[in-house]
Amino acid sequence: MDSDSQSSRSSSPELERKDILKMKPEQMFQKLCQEQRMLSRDKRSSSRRDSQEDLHELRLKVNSRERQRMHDLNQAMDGLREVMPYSHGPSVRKLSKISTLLLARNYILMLSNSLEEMKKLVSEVYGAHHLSGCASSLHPQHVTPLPHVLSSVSSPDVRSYMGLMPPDANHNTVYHQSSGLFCPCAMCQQFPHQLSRTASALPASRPGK
DNA sequence: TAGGCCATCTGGTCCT
DNA sequence: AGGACCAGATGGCCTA
Repeated sequence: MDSDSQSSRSSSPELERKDILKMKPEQMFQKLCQEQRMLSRDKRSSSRRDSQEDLHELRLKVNSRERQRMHDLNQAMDGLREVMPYSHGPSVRKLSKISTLLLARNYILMLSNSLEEMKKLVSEVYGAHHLSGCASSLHPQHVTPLPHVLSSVSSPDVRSYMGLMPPDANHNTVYHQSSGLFCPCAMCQQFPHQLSRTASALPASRPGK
C-alpha cells in the first residue's frame, strides 16, 4: 500500500461510492450531471484546476509524511519488542502494540523492584554474611502487576511471563525457573548455577579494591 | 462470522 | 507557513 494515489483504504472515495449506490436513479442522474458541470467548469478554469492539483499534491505529501511517521513509530515499537523478555520463536505471535507497552511498563517496574531487592540482599550479605534463598523470594508475583494490565493481556506468553500461568513447554522463556516460577533478579539470570555456591562461599569481608 | 489488530487517510490543533 | 502530533473513520486481514 505504498502508492499514495491508489490506496484502497482511502475513506472519502469509499463514502462517495456508497452514497451513489444508495441513490435513486434520478438522483444519480442529477449527481452525474452536476459532476459533469463541475468538470467542464474545471476545464474552463485552469487556475482553479491548478489550485486543486496543488491541494491534491499537498494532501499526498501530508499523507506520505504521516505514513512515514507511523512507520517510524512502528520501528520503535519493534525495537521495544526486541528487548522485551518474551519468546521470540517463529511460532510465537508478535505482541500487539498495547501488549508491548503494558508489558514494557510492567517489566520496568519489575526490574526496579528487583534492583531494590538486590540492594537489600547485598546489604544483608555484607552485613550478616547471609544470603537468603533468592529464587524463592523474588518472582514476578512480588511485582504486583496491575489488574488492568493483566486483564488486558491475552497472549499466553505474556501471561506466563507475568507469572499468571506456567510457561508452555514449547516456549523457551528467557527466565530461569525455580519451582515453576520465574526469578527475574539479575543474579539468577546471569549465573543461576553459581547462586548456591556463592551463598556459602561469600567472603566475610568486602572484596578488596 | 464476530472481534481484535492494524495501516492508511484525513482534518484539526499545536508548535517552531 | 509548514511540519509534527493526534484522534476518528474506514476497510483489510487473521484467528477463535
